[in-house]
Amino acid sequence: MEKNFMQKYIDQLNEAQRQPVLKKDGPMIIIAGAGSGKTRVLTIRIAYLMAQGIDAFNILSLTFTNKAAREMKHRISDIVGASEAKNLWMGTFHSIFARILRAESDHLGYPSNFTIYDSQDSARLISSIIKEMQLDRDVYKPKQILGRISNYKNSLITVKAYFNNPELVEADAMAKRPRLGEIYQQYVERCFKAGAMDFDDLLLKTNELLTRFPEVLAKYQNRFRYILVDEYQDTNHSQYLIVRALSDKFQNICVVGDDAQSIYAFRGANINNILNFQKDYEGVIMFRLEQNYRSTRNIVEAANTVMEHNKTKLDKVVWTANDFGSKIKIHRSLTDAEEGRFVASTIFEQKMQNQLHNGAFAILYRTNAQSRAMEDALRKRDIPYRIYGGLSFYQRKEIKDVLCYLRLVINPKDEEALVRVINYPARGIGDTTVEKLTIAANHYKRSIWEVMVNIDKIDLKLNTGTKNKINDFVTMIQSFQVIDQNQDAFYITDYVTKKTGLVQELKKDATPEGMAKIQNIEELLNGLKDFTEGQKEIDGARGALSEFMEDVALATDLDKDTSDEDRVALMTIHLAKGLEFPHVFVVGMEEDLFPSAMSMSTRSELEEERRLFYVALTRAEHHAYLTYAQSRYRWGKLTDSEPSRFIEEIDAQYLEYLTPAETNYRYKSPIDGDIFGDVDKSKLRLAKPIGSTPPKHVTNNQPKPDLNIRKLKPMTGTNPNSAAPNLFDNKLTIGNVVMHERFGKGEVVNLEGVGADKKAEIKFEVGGIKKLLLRFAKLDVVG
DNA sequence: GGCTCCAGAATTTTT
DNA sequence: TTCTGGAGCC
Repeated sequence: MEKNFMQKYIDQLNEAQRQPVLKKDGPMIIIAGAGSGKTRVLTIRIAYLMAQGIDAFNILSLTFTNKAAREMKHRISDIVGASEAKNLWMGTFHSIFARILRAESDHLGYPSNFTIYDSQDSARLISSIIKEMQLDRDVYKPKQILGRISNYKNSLITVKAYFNNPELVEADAMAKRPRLGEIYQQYVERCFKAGAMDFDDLLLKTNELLTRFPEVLAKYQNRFRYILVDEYQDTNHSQYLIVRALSDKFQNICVVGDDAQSIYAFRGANINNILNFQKDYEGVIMFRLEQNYRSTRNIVEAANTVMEHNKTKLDKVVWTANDFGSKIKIHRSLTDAEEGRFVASTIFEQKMQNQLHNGAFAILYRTNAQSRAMEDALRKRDIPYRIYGGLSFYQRKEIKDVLCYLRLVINPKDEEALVRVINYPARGIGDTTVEKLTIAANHYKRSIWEVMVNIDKIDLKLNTGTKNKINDFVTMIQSFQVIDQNQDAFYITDYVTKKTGLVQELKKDATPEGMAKIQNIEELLNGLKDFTEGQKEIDGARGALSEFMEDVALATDLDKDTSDEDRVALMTIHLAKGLEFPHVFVVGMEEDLFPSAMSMSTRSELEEERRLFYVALTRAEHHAYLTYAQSRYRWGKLTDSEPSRFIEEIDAQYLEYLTPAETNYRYKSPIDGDIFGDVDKSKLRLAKPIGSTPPKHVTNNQPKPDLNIRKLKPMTGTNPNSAAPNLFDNKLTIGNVVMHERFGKGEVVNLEGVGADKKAEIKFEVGGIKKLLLRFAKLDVVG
């Protein structure tokens, strides 16, 4: 391969993109704005490294999703050829280091075939530990506990470190969870005993491996002479340390990221990793990619105005030479169902008018629960769609059941897999027996499997029938293991689904859902067939089950190849990061939903929500729609909602209001109230046609809400802002009788302040005089 | 031990 | 609205 060969690719780059490609050695950071062609820079940079004689084997490239890795590898293959590209180490942190951990597992006392617990497994294990410790599930909520443990692990706080840190212990005690440390300890022990690592362990144990064994560190430092990290803004502390350690010797580290797209702080991503990169290495060169090739000028500039509301950010001006394009369209509807209908019919019309395909559209939302209304509407219009994320294919019950049998074949100590399938399909080993086995296992500090194998030698007060059933189960799994020695992944899986009775069990269920489950299992088998055949073409692989099981836990729906399908994409904004679509709908643009009520108690949380909105907006190439509903079903109940503050944070010149002016009610009308049986509230709340002008939060003649005040908004009470503007307008006067949700009836005795700071002193019948900020207080005038 | 029914919770985001 | 876990009955 000649260097000149690369020239045509390098010529395709603009000056800003070319510089980081041509810089071969040393630490460097590329700040890449949305749509600025960073993937292109990364791929060409890697290809160019190889063209300069760097062995693919010495290049490590870490991406955020497996899909991104695969696509990049593809593109590099196209440049340098598949045989050159195949030795590249390219993948997510989790998958790359899982691979390394398998190779080095003996250092840490793990089997090389360790299981990777997904979050479902982890949560179930935590849950059973809490139960065994007889703790109150309302205080020790499994998911919350898991979240804390995850945070500890990502900060490299091991159980030992936890107990050595009085502050942490005390903090949990203060939070009324004094036994959190014990749960943590139990959890870690049980995982280890089961030969299992959870997601966070993959990073934590890698750190342990690299710190405790200098020779291992040296080995990988020498191997990975060139390291590239994509989406660096989303790395957590644990990942940061791995990258630091590995790049320490050669310092050929290239990180790419965009602080404006940092959206994973909630799971430990540390934005400071990117902000402080220049302090971490000597002689860092910084490159900026600021020209956006993706979106229209209108979208790029609108997104910029959103980001101006954030304090924490790097200086960067994203610009584009593209056409202005059309304005961002805002649509308001009465309910979430109507919102769905609007989206579906707009897609329908656009397709007709402009000969577009389904794949040109994406519907993005804040929470997975929002997909339902969209699905219903799309189905009614016969528009094919595909939902990404949510419950992934591999997490569906019927698939997970099959996988758990397979996990047992690979690693029978895997406790979560064992308890899941030991009695499914029912074979007479019930809860009582499992409980006895668990107690014995904990007592002997062994796995349940080991207890079962030795069931005839231990007296567990089990009757002979039960013992036989246990022996049958053990024999069955062992027979699978024998077959696995000689057969490929497809064969053994097919065999397992039949022998265990799983398929027969599902066939009992003739409902459409039951049929769908069988189809899913068939889909799994088809996938395995492809996998097995693909593997057999690789040197040294025989398509064995263990090869397949290596990283199924890390596979997500995004990884599935769906290039042959033409469907509208539905996904959360988080999942959409890195993707682009010609037409994007961001739905549910409502306060408490987006920004989420869970994420606006601090400035930094709110700023992360805002970055998330920035990500959403910048996915769009040509058209962006922002829609919101005035009421929506949440938890099965109809809830009122307010337009998201993010809409008004976009400079109004970039927006176009679609909703007809004469029905432009900012608040729910009494008629709606009747429909929804919500008469009381709606009668008290003033229905107010805005008239032919756009809603006032757009015209900018109102004082801009002060975020510092607004972020203090109490979490309780609905629509804290809704009554306030009305009260300003209607000049709430002294002597008015008002209703407050919590304090009840009261009389206004004094007023002070203006605009957003306007306060009312109210004498309540119960509770006395209180001074309330009108923008917060949910007050209804009753007299 | 296994099955059915009912009450109560759940919804923030993911490798 | 949908899912889960527990209670109670067979």
